[in-house]
Amino acid sequence: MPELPEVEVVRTALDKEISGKKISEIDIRSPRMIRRHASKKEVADMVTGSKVTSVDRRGKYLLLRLDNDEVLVIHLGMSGRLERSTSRKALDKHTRIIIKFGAALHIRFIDPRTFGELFVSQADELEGVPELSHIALDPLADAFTWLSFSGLVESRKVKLKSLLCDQAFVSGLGNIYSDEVLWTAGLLPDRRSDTLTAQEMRRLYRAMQEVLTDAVKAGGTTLADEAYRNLAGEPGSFQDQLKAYGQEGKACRRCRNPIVRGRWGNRSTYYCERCQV
DNA sequence: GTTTAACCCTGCACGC
DNA sequence: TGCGTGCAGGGTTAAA
Repeated sequence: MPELPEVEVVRTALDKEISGKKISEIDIRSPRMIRRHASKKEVADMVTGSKVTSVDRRGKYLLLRLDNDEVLVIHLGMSGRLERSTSRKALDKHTRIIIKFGAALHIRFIDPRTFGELFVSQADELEGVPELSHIALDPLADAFTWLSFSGLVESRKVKLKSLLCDQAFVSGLGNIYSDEVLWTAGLLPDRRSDTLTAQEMRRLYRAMQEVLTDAVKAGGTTLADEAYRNLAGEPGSFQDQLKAYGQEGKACRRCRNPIVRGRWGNRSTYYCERCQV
């Protein structure tokens, strides 16, 4: 399930690979992936023949900016990945969309569960797009300061797990990294945000930046049953550094108490009952 | 304002 | 072996 670190790793590689190149064709094999649009032709007309000027990221969304002032937006959903390829390589059966830059460079959007999405928006209308309009500051951005963070935390009265996964509060975290951030900060997932001391809030802020930065450096997380790969098809290695997520029954690396698995809505959440408070 | 559950979808593990 | 069931989860939405 790609979260901020995985999307950032893909963004960096994609920017290097396709910036300055012209889209020769877009092959939409699964119309479900462009559900915001009426037809494949509508998407093709907006992007074909345009040059990519840069690749940005907004939360978990990739933004391919084009020289015709359109932006091609991609969300990888739960099981989606982008793969650098060519016209000669055999297709994965879950290849949903192929963005072609001539025969020698294809970017394939592969997504078994089809929770991913691709749509096109005019650059000046991007802020008003429902998927993007509510997305909060990026925790790795310079503007994400301690002051802005603490003010936001104090204004809410929700469980920390919900807060960290709320894209309108802070963008890019999902189930894996919210568990890792909470373990690192020593705070329980169901601890209420309005009960944190200044010191705990500071720990949470630091943990968020530390975990996400380390995960980007490690190339993201590739779990055994998950599809995440970088643009070259290689897995990340942050799964070797996970302290909480998926570690049920294993000794906590801080206090040796077994990590437990709880429920958060209809999802799992992993934590240490002893050293997270 | 907050919480909970359902929905979208497919592959896989498991039990019978 | 083959079938049915449950689970996994990001984001959105509706209901409580």
